[in-house]
Amino acid sequence: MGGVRSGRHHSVAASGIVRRGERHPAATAAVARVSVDVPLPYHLDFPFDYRIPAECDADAKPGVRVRVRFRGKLTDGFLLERVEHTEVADKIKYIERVVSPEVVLTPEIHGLARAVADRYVGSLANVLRLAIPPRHARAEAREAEDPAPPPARPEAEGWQRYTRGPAYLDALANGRSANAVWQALPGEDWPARLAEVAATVASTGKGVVIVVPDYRDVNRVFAACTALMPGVVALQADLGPGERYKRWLSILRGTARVVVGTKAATFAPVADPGLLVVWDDGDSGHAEQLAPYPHVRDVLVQRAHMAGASLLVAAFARTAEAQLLVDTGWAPEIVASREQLRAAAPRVTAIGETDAQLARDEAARTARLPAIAFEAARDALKAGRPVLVQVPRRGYVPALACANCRVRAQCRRCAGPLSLPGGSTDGAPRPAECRWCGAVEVMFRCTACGLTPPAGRGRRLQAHRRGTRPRLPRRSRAHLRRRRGAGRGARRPRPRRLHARGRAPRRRRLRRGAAPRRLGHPRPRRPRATEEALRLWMTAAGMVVPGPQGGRVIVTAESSLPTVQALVRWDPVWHANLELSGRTELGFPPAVRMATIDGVADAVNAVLDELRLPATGEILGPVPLGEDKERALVRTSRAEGRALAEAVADAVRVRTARKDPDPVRVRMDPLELL
DNA sequence: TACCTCATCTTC
DNA sequence: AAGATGAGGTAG
Repeated sequence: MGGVRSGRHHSVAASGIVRRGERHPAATAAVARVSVDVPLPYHLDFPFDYRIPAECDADAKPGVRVRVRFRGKLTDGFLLERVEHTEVADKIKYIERVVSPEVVLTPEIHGLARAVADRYVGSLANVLRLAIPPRHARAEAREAEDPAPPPARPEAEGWQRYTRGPAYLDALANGRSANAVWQALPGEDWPARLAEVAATVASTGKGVVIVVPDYRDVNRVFAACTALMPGVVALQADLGPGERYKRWLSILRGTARVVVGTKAATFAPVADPGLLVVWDDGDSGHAEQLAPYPHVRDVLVQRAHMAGASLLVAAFARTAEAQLLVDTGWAPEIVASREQLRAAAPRVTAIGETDAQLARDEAARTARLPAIAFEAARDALKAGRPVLVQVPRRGYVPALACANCRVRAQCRRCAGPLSLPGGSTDGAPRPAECRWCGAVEVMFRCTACGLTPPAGRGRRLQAHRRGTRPRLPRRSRAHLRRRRGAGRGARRPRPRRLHARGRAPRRRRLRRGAAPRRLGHPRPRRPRATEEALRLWMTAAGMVVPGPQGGRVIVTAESSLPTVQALVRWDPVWHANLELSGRTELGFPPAVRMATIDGVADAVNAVLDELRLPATGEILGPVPLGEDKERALVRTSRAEGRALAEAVADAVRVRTARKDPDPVRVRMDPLELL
């Protein structure tokens, strides 16, 4: 037994500086609370106490990286705070060393990371990993440069086209907090506008963070910003570790005051942040792929709130989430007047399946670029104007449904949607494929009704209209079949209606009372499909020169679809309202706060049994997720969102502390619910 | 009695 | 999660 412990002395001898037995604690506040950087089970997400040796006293400031022995192994960690006393005096160990005196975790980012971890039911260590890049010693050794002087307040003529634009800039120039949701006019030079806003705030001596979806946007906004002021830094994911850390340090050390970057920049430690910007918040690039999957917009909302900074949510289109910020009074909107819009909007033509031109044009059905669009493109090229062609994804076909009960057909491996690779729902028998994982399904068996529908004449699988009820009244089903027959073989463009026929499912009233009742199975939906389509269209059409002499936009989609109307009329606000009321009706985020809990049936049910939900809490499901996994949805009102996160966290903690075997995965307000 | 396996417990 | 400890079985 004693022999195992002797391993300690070996490592001390190896470090060769001070014999551990001779260490003594710092004179004051000798207890460090440390967040260790190891993947820990959820119930261990709290700081561990370490003794600070006297020789580390000066360097051991809150926010520095430290090296500690945890579970017998050397690991990295962040020193969160120093205190006098510890509750675990019998087990406490000494900090091995302070990695460097650089304070990399500022109080602001620490608080933000804690809040994000709580909101998304994740561990602090996981969030810190997103917030603070890995250390690069050479970059750290370089001397800090002097901070750039604040620029002069820039001219911002471009903002006069928007009704509250000038007032907004005045507010920022006077250092007032001013949140806003801004819809850029089509053709807007939005990087220049964002640069003007950033320089206005920088002129007051405050810091700015601008988060954009990808590196191309980083480059554009960076160029626009550097044209107006010094002290701008770009942070992309594709920088090497050394360069990345160097730039990040220039922000930390106050050399740079304006940060332009992709989602990693959300946590950039700018000194005294005055303005936080997210461009095109509907772009899926803003959703973090790593646990606990925070979303840039939501993190910036939180950060603005905590830091007293202003938030700007900007895009051509508008998301339901941004609409909610407007509706709740959190952020006033900045939009152009109708006249300004008329002058700026490009000519948009919609050609649907039922449009005469396309219906007659057999080739246009199969080609991905219909003839009329082709002609427009040829004319434009002849006139020396650029052409952008955006086409539906290659091989795009509707998802499939069980021919018996019409529930969406799921991949048995990953629960993704099944579709036919060839592009038609009849014709040569080709096996269905999963659109997510690519698995081939030869013997479809329905997850809902359990039947393998008869092969041969009756198809087992048929085109699925998203949002249709599992069982429709006979008349509706007959109607659907006719419609399917008519549209057979046609390639459907991206915008799809949420409800094919009939009334939208009524929103269930959020329950009041104690024990949550389990409701029926939630049906798979993609509430963001139309929003995503409009966003892509508007972002593309936003590049088109307006006016009669300008460019043309051809959309090969049914002109009666609300999404298409929103594009033709260029009315993102109307569409966002529509989208938000749809989600409100369904009881989906952002109208409510929702958590998904995935795992094997027993595990999911164990967590659900442990859940102590607040008054508005509801449990939906669980539903099968393929591979003997299940998913439950849990929702509460937005007001009780924090309580929901706490309740889920408690339930998961109980489970991991008990060492129950099967893991569960929790996601808060996921982008795609199925 | 030396040496396995499996379950349970702790992590500052 | 993963290493440490302990109970209990078993080959020899």
